[in-house]
Amino acid sequence: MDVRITSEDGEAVSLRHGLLGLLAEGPASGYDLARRFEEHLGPVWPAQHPKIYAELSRLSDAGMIEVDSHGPRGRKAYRITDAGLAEIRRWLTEEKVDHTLRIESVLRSFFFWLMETDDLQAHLRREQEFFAETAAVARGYAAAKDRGDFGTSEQTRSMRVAIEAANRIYQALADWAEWAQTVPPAVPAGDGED
Amino acid sequence: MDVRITSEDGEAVSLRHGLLGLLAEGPASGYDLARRFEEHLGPVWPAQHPKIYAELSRLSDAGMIEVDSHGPRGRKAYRITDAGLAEIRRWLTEEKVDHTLRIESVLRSFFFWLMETDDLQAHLRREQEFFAETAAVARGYAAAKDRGDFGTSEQTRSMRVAIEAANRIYQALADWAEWAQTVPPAVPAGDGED
DNA sequence: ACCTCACATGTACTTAGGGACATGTACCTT
DNA sequence: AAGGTACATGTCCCTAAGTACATGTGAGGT
Repeated sequence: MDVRITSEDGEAVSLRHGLLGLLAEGPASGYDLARRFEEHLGPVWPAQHPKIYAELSRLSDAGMIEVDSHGPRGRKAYRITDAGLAEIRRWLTEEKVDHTLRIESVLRSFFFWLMETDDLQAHLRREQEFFAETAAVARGYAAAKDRGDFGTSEQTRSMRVAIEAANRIYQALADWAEWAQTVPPAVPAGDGED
Repeated sequence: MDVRITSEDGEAVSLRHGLLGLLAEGPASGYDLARRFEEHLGPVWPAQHPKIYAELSRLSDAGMIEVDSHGPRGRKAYRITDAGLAEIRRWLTEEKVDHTLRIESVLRSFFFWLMETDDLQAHLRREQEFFAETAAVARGYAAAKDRGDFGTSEQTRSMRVAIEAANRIYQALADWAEWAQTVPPAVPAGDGED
């Protein structure tokens, strides 16, 4: 009897493990999890509520989680089981990391040569602004954590590490967008800088 | 008659535009495009050949591309049409950027508190090594470009910008993984650093 | 009493993504 | 002449993701 819930062979499927990980902190409903995904994991791992409810059913069927309590408006809180805890730990330590990135901003940059100079500069300014703002939000979270606003539990220490990643990535992208604005658009003659 | 090929409303679907962008540089076959995705766009936008061939059919049906030539082993090279060029330009300037990231390494970091200290340190060392190596590869490409190995066309200038993004992102992730190793695992008593 | 909003869960449908499978050809080496 | 490798294109099928739609409840304000 194989209780592993990775599709067929040993591949990733991280939403599933994201849910397990969040439930490892304590019981929560689909609604709670959808909000936590949106608020905290959203920037690095998007998930919509239909997918979350569907995954919760699957995890429940697989015995990884079970209903912990029924609340007010049909609310169903799930609790992680020992099997679920073992699975998230197995995933974290044994399953190899999928390093695939998927960054539309960078994909677009391959095709900047197709854009008018003015449009491109405007685009890069908007990008820089967006990334800088997002980095600032991350720094705000980091500062709040360092002030102790979220307590000092192990979970929030991990959260601090994740926030640091968001901060560094968005800052890197903001700096990149700024730098890109200084790259001259094209060399008119054989004579340019460099 | 609506020639726009975004699914229903005005949303992203970037593989399609990635193909259009590559074809804007000149005719290429599905096989060529699959390799270029793998080699160049792979790190920021993965695509497998079945998806590419399927998209080429759709783009062809939509009049965005057309068969340019037939080659040796059933090879079919496609050429971008004026409509296709207009579409990629429209996408670049009018369509708003999807800033969704999807970084499993960072998702995992939310759950580091579930890992044994030794496993976590080993994991972070591997992550640091991977990101540092990938950043080094990007730097190598950047240096080759700056030496003029790829010529000085507008396309390669855009490529240089994209490479710079890869370099900065991977370096940020490498630095992050290194930094994370210095974060003390847990506070045993109420007395720690911070 | 009514209204509105946040809470709460789900179904249905469509597209995107990715692995496995299938097929065949030109070229190059031995 | 045979065999291997890179070239080249595709189908099939299942899973993941994402949008729209549908439904209902409890709490708080007016």
